[in-house]
Amino acid sequence: MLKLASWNVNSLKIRLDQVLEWFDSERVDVLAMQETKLLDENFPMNAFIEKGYHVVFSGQKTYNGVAVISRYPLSDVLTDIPDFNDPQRRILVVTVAGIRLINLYVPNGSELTSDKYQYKLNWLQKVTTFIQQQMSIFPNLAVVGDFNIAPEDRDVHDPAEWAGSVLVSPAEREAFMQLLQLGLYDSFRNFIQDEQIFSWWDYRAAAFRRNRGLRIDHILLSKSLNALCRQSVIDKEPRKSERPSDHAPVWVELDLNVS
DNA sequence: ATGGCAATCTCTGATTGA
Repeated sequence: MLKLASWNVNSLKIRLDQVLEWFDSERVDVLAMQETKLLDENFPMNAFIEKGYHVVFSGQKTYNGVAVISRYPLSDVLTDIPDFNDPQRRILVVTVAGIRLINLYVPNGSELTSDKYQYKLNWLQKVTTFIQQQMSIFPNLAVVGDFNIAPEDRDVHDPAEWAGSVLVSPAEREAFMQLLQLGLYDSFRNFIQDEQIFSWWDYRAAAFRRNRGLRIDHILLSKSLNALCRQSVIDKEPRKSERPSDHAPVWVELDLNVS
């Protein structure tokens, strides 16, 4: 079994000890992180290397930043969408354990009238083309990360309250559907899940305690990998800890033998 | 309708997130 996870850590500097503790105690094999918010020169690579883990990262100051840590070697790294000039560090692509892993921190979009929303839609279009190209090369492919899209109303605690906002707009949901139409599967929906399961809760207004959340962190799997998916889980426990990230980690278990 | 909380770099308040 291979346990593959994704977590928006909202500053790896603040969350380093929590990440290490969770990675170890949950016996995660591969963890894709978003919002590390660290320049590469400040990335705490020794904290992972001294434990024997493999690590790659693509960071920037204050905002964004993505990384992957793994018990297995990481190779064939990409840090940009080809033919798309973007200074923001939002994608990290690696090959690990025979899987092409695409780690995304999709832009938030701010609000529907914002330039950032247009940037988000354009970014999604560019990354979709890239993923399509990667899928033609790598049958075992996973697209994971903070998508900043709640795909359906059941992924939103109060759809009426959220109507007209980013994360739930028709254009964003259409972009998400286009990823599925490439032949990717939303692994969470492979299984019967409880209702009102989310991966993000606002820090404000006791949103976590009231379970006022959204499911915006996803693990999408190609058909051959999805056939090996035995579990897809959102782990709320780290969100309960002191000084938590506002996102919960998500993980899948894949019935793969890795040497 | 608004603000609420957290992280960052410091323009010690403004900006961003979702």
